[in-house]
Amino acid sequence: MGDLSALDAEETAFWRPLMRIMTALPRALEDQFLAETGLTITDYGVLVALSEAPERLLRISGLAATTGLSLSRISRVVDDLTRRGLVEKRRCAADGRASNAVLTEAGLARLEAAYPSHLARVRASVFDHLSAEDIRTAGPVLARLAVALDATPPTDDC
Amino acid sequence: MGDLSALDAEETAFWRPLMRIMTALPRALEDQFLAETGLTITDYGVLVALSEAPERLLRISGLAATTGLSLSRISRVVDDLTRRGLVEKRRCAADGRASNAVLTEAGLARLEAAYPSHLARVRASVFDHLSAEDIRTAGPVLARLAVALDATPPTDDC
DNA sequence: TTTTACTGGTTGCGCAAGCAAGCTTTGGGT
DNA sequence: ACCCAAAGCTTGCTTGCGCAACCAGTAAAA
Repeated sequence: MGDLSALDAEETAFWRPLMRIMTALPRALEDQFLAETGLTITDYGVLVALSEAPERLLRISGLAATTGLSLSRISRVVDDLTRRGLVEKRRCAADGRASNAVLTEAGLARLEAAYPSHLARVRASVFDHLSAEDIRTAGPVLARLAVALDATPPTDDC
Repeated sequence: MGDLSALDAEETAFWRPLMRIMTALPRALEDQFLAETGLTITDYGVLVALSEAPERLLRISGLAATTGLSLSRISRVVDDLTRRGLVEKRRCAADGRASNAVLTEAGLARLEAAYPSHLARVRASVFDHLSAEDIRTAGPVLARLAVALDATPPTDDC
């Protein structure tokens, strides 16, 4: 399970800001963006994931994996986006259990329309406060952490 | 409002992992910790904040500020912790509107009991995957970002 | 072929969190 | 002395989210 000694000064100086970012960033991003575009950050993430997929099509479970959300959440978000005409849900021909979500033209248009607003929020919240050097040095560290978190779920306990 | 050009490769390589961390880390931390200690990460944060305050006492609004949570959330969390005997709420003598939350002995004991579990989760989720070098280089960047996020709330729009 | 186990998704439910509107106490004006 | 604005919470309501239980289709065993 690793080392159980207390966090040292540098670890603390990494951990506390990270915690703070985790609570503060979502709020900083969400509100204005929703007001400006009618899309949740989550909605946006789903649309992005679809837009980048071949055929703009992805399995529901694939969406869950690429966005990092739970299956149940994705299921509901996709339902909602379907109701709003931004994605379409097609039962998979090859496997009757599975569904694919497809980005509609309206969805793509909406995504493109939202992009500037998203960009503005991200720059205002994050990149306007960091130097190129910051981004270059911290990026890989964040990437390692993200990969580890994705890989961890299979119980690491007992 | 800053630069509105699209994110470049390095910015993207910073941003996507960060998003991922924000969604995945809370879950990685929360569940086991709650099961092991009966405390939410939020509860824990409140207890920590109190334990570090002089007299182990903090205004409700001070707690909101130091934890980064909304006033309404803190209000309810403190109520809950009070009901559980881990903190005590005292109306402030000097100002009848204000309340102070004080960490009780039981609360301190609970906090100390929870510490090893918290430590284990944090190490397993985060530090076990990073080198000392990672932590040293990325820490300050995260700190800058956290500070900026705290400072931003006063409308940055229009 | 029928039963059994598994996989992919959906739904019921509960919890965390925030916003907005409320209440109470303060601290000025007048 | 009185009113009025603001400070400091609190409470009602809505929303995002995940888990656990569930249903439907598939694949494997008997």
